[in-house]
Amino acid sequence: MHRGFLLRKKTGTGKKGVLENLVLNERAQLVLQSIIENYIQSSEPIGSRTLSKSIAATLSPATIRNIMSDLAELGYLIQTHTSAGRVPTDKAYRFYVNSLSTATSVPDQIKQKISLTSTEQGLQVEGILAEAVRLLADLTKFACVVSTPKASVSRLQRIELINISEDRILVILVTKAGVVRDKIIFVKESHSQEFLNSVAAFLNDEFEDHSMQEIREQIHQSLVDDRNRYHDLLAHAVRLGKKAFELNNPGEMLIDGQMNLLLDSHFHEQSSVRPIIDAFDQKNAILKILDDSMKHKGVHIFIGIENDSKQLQGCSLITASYHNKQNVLGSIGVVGPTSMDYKSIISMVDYTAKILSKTITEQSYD
Amino acid sequence: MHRGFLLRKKTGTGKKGVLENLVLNERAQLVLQSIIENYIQSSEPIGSRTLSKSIAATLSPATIRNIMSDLAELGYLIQTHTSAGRVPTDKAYRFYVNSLSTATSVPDQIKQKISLTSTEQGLQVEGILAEAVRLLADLTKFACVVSTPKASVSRLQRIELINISEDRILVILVTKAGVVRDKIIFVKESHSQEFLNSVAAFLNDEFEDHSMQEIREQIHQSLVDDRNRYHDLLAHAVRLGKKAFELNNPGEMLIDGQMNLLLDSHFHEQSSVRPIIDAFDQKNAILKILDDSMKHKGVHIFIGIENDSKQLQGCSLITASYHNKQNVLGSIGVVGPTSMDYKSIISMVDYTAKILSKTITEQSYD
DNA sequence: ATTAGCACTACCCCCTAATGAGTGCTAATA
DNA sequence: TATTAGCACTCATTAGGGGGTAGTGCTAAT
Repeated sequence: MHRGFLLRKKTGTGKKGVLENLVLNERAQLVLQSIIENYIQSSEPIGSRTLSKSIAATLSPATIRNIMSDLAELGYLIQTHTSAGRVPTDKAYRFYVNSLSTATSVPDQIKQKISLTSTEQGLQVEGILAEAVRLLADLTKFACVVSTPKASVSRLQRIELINISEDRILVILVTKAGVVRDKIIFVKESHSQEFLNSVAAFLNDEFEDHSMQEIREQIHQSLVDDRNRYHDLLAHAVRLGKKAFELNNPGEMLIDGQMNLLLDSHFHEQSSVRPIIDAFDQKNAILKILDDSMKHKGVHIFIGIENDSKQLQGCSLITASYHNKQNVLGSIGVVGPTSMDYKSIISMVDYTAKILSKTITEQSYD
Repeated sequence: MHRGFLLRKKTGTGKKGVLENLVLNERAQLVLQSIIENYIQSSEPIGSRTLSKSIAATLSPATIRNIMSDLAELGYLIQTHTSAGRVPTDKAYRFYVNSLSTATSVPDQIKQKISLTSTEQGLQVEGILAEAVRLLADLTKFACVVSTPKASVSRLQRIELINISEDRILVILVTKAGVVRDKIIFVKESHSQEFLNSVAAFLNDEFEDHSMQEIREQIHQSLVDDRNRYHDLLAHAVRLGKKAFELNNPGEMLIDGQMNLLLDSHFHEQSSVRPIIDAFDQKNAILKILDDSMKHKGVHIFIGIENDSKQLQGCSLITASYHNKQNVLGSIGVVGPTSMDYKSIISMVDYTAKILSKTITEQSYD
C-alpha cells in the first residue's frame, strides 16, 4: 500500500491519515488534471499509456498506474470495467474547476461573436435576453437558460390602467430595467377610463422609481393605516394598486439549445438526457439555481451530484448573474455534460453575462 | 402481369391504362389501409404473412403479396431491401388521410384533458397560446407550434405612448384579441408626457376598433394628403402614429415538445430529425405553412414530400386555424413523423383549435 | 520511489454460420 | 380466371468464436 506518498499534509493541520484533511501532492494533481483534460476532449476512458505520452512530466505508465489507482481509491476516478481506462468523477471535476485560474479570457475571435445588436432595433429586455441565450447556445453547443428580471427588485417606470370590460382592467407595468409586463385584474364595479387615468396618474406620481417590493409594502401600510379611507380617489388607488402590484408572475426563464444536448456526443445514451429535459419542462429546479446564483457575484458552477435536484445530477451548470446600473436582475447559464470543457465555457458565460449587463444598462430607462 | 384486376375504372371516365385515371378497387384499398395502420403502430415494415393474420378479409399471404406488388408498382409502397416487408410512401399516407371520414371524434377521456384554464387567471393571449401548444405537445407526444395573432388583422383596443428618454418612446398596443405588444420608437425631438398623452388620446379616438392594416392605410393617406400639415397636434399624431403602427414584428410563433421528436421511435436515426430542428430554428418555413393554413377553415394536412421546404419533407404537419368572434387569428399545429397516427392526431388538433378559439373569444375585449 | 516485465481481463472488431421473415415465381386448385 | 400452395431465393439480424488491443494489477528489479 503506497497511498501515503501521494498525499501531503495540508499546511497548518497536523492531522494525518484522515483523507479529507489531506491534499493531493503536485504530481498527483498534475496527473488528475491531465486525465480530466484528456477526457473532456475525447470523452473516452483514459489509460496509463496514453497519459504517459501526453503528460508533460516524464512518468512511466507503471508509475501513472500507481497514482491512478490511488486517485481511484480517493474517489477521483472510476473504471467502467476492470480492464478499462479511468474516467473522472464529479469530485474530480470539482477539484479541476477549483484549481482553474479564474482569469481565463475569451479568445478575441469569439469575443467578436458575442455582441447583442438589439439596442438599435428598439427591442425590449426580453428580446435582448432571447438573443443572449441563443448566442450562448450557439457558441457553447449546449443548452442555455436565462432568468428574466426579478419583478420585486425592479423599479417602476410607469403604470397604465386600461379599462377593457365591465369587470376587467388591463394593467401594464413598465420598469426602469426596460421590462413591460401586463396582466389583467378583475374588479367588482366598473370604472370609467377617465377615472382609471387619474388613479394611474396618482400611482405614477407616488411610486415612480420605487421598487415593486417597496410599493407593495407601502400599499399594505396604507391599507392598515386608515387615514385615506374617506378620500375616494386615494382609496380606490390603494385598492386597485394592491391588485396591480400583487406579485403574480412566478419568475420566468428563457431556454435555448435544448437540442444541442440530445445531439451531443458526451451523452451517449438518450436515457441520460431524459431527466434533464424533464427538468427544463418543470423549470423550478433550474430557476432555483439561477436565483441562487444571483446572490453572489461572478461565475457559479454546479457539478453533477452537487445539484439538489436529482434530475440535474447527470449534468453541470455554469451560471453568471447580469445586472443594470442599480440591481442584479437575473442570471444566465449553460447546462451541459459534467465532462464539458469548463475552462472555455466558464469564460464564455462570464463574458456573455458582462455584455448582457452592458447592453441592458445602456438601454435602461434612466 | 395481373395489374388489371386491382384497378377499377373511375366512374365517369372511360379512359383506361393511364394509372392516374384509375382508382384502387376495394380490396386493394383495404390492404393498403391495413398496411398503413399496422405500420403506424409498429413502425416496422409489414410483410404479407403478418398482414394476412391481422386483416379482416381472409386472404392468403400469396394473394396479399400480389396486391402488395401492384401497390408498390403504383407508388404506394416501397421496400427497404429486396426481402423486407413493405413500407407506405407519402402517397399512401395521402390516400389514407383522404379516405378518413373527417368526423373522427376525440375520446371523452382526452377531451377532459383539453381545457385551457387561463381565463380565470387573467392571462393574456400569449399565455393561453403557450398553454395550448404545451397541452397539444403533451397529448400527441410530438412537436407543436402555434402562430401568434397576425398584427395586421387585429383591431386596436388602445394605444399608449410612454416617454422614456429624450429620444425614445415606448409604444404599447393593445388589440381587441387581447394581445399586448410593446416596442420602442426613436424620435428626433423630445416630447413631454402630457403631449404624448394627447397624441395617444387622439389616436385612440380616431382608430379604436380599426384593424392595424386599416390604420396604416389611413395614416399613409393622411401623409399624402397634406390637409393636416398646419395642425400641430395632428401632424405629430400622424408622424408618431406612422412609426408606432409600422409593422415590425415578423410574426411570431411558439414551439413546444421539440424534444418529443428526438425521443420518438419513428425517427430511428437522429440525422433524419436534424433538418426539422433546423426548420424550427429558422421558423420561416413553418410560419409559412401556418399562415397558409389560416386561409381555409378546418384541418390541414401536409405530408412529407408535399411540403415546399426541403427540411420538412421528412415529416408531416397537421394544422388548424383558431379565431375569435371576428377574425381568424392564427393557427396551431403538430409536427411529427410521416407515419404518425393521423386519425387521432387530426382529431386532437381540430378539437384543441376549437377550444382555443372558444377560450380566446371569451376573453376578447369586446 | 520508480520502473520493467508479465499475466490477466474485457471490450471491440471481424468473420462465419444459422435463423427467419420476407419476396417472386410457378404450378395446382376451385 | 382468380386464388392459393409450394418452393427457391434474398438479405437483415443474431449468435458465436478468434484475434487484436488497450487496459489493469502485481511482483521483482533497479
